[in-house]
Amino acid sequence: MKLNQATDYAFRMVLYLASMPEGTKMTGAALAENQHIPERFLLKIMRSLTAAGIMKSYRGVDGGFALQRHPSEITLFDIIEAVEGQTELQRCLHDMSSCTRECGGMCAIYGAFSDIQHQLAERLKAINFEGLAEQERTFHANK
Amino acid sequence: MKLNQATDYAFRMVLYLASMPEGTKMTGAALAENQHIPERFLLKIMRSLTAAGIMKSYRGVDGGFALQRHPSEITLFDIIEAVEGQTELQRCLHDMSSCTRECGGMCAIYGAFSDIQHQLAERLKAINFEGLAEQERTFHANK
DNA sequence: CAATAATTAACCGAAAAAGTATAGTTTAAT
DNA sequence: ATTAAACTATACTTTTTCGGTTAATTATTG
Repeated sequence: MKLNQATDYAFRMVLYLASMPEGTKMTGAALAENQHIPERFLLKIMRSLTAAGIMKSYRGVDGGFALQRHPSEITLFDIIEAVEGQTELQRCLHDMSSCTRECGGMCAIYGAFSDIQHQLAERLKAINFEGLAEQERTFHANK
Repeated sequence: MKLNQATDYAFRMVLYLASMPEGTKMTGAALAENQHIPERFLLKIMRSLTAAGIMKSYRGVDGGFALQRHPSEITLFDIIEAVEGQTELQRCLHDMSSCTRECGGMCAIYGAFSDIQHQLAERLKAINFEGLAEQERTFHANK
């Protein structure tokens, strides 16, 4: 039931840029070093984030990455969806045919997880990176 | 972020016994056939459930498995914990040293997931198998 | 003792996760 | 135009987890 490592890296990447002045652009290498993420792997994750419209990439000399949207418009849910493809806990919520229990969807477990899943998604959508960056600042102020 | 197959099988196994008259005892083979679960794999999952005090096992002739507690005392959370060991979404919630972002726990992401995790756990603990079995019955009544 | 059924521990193949490599493209600056 | 700095695309390798199986063992009933 864990998120992958790539997703956690993506959280950090976005959080860091969200903590910088708006529009800050950084190279993959710099961000990787700063956040202790393997550089090539970071680049790979970046592709998912740019494809999802979360990051913007600049090629060539003086290229790098910047946030494509305002941090307040990027949620935890967005990142998970971009990196993992979907956010479901139970496989049958995502793909009914994955279940071998021939119940035709008349399943109390399915029902329970539909609810839980929905609430979880709402919670994840309620948390955006403007808020997270703000919190991060207060941590650093108290250090 | 998915639960694994074993956990889903465990849900079914417990739900089925919870739907039967209290104290019903069944062999692994019978339960496996009934719920379309590979038999040997079911047996393996059963060990986690018995170790967790959810199932009771009887060896030898006329042996089998039965629920060890009343269905109302078995929750979704219990099953996940028994089969997967822990229910955390973020690895750092379970093992702080798993994070390479040297922030000493002063992390907005960590904070956000602590909350979400806690709420998720509460939701999972709120759903027990007496209720699920009840729901299952109404499905069958309407069929 | 014989038959039955769970237990234990080891094992295995496949798939997914995590990370790396290589060969391009694009771009700014010289 | 060249060059060097950066991302892109694809493909590859390695490690871990998942899903499941085997085989020998132990416990129970009759």
